[in-house]
Amino acid sequence: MALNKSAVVDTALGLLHEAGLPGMSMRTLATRLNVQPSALYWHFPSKQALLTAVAERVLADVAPVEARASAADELRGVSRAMRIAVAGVPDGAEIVALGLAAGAVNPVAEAVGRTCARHGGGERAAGLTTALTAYVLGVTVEEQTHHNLAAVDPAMSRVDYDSRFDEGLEAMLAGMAG
Amino acid sequence: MALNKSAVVDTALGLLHEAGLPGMSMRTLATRLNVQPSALYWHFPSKQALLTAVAERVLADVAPVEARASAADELRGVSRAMRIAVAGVPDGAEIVALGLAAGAVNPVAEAVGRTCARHGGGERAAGLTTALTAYVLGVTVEEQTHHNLAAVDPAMSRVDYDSRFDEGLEAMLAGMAG
DNA sequence: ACCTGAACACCGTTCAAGT
DNA sequence: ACCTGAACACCGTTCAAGT
Repeated sequence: MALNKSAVVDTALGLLHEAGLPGMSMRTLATRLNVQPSALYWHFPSKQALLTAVAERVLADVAPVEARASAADELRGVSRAMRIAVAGVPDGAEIVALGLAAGAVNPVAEAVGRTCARHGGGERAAGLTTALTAYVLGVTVEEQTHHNLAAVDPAMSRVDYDSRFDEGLEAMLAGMAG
Repeated sequence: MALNKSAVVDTALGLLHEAGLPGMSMRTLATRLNVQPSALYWHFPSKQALLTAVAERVLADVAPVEARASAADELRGVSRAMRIAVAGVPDGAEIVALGLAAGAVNPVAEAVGRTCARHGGGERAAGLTTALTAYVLGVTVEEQTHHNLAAVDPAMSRVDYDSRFDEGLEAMLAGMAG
């Protein structure tokens, strides 16, 4: 049966979970799909386009956030939902950063928009979206880079990025939702 | 005369300004230094170690922030100083993110520490440092990725990251310094 | 101590040609 | 429409050998 974009993205995600971005070359991907590397270029114009499609799949997994009593609670919810989706796939932060730069729709933007509509302050939605998105990706890029380095050099000090993430998030939310 | 680390880092920065990270291969670097690629491995164990040294040089250029009347003013100052240093070199955000993950000292941490000492709230220094650092790198990684994509595909929409950065920063600072 | 020369094991991408 | 085969132009890294 013929290949299609969605099957390629599926296999790419599988490869990412097994070996991260360095293990996901066009060649390993083609091998896994029982196809020549050049076949992939009929479905995607470049590896970067393929990665953007992967990013969109990851972003589609960001859980929607239910309405809550305070704006801060909702903003904390979106941020954590995005972090969970992005941190769940190896090198996911780098891939999603690429996808957003390429123009993928940011689910945080819509969620923040709804929160501002519910709790007022709609004129701050853009700034809040930028702040939360960049924060989540910034922390998670560093975490996954650190993870990759530690895999090669076991002497590296470990860092608890989950609590670091929460600590930084609370510092941000302290006044944001006012 | 013999090569040394600092000359290699100088040349690497020059190459970055000319062609970004994709243009800075160990081979182009060696050619520019009139040396064989393998010669670089006497001075640095890997390209990643070299990039960490580049990151440290970039971070050393973060301008120190003078004392100001409010904590918010000082935090805005450090954030902007870091952004200027990092955005000043092509792909600088990605390189600095790698450097920090590898354990480079973060100048934001010291500056935030001094701000907290002056204006009180020392127990929040860690969260503030995480938030501001991840934010600056998150926005700037996206900006530089976007810039690289737009260079290849001129049809891409342009984004004003300077004002986006300021907008997000104000959203963060709104309550942080309270 | 510092570097060369040559190789190893890879990459992304293109493109004529096949079916 | 969808894919193969073969090539092009690169990578980072290693290591014996030179000086």
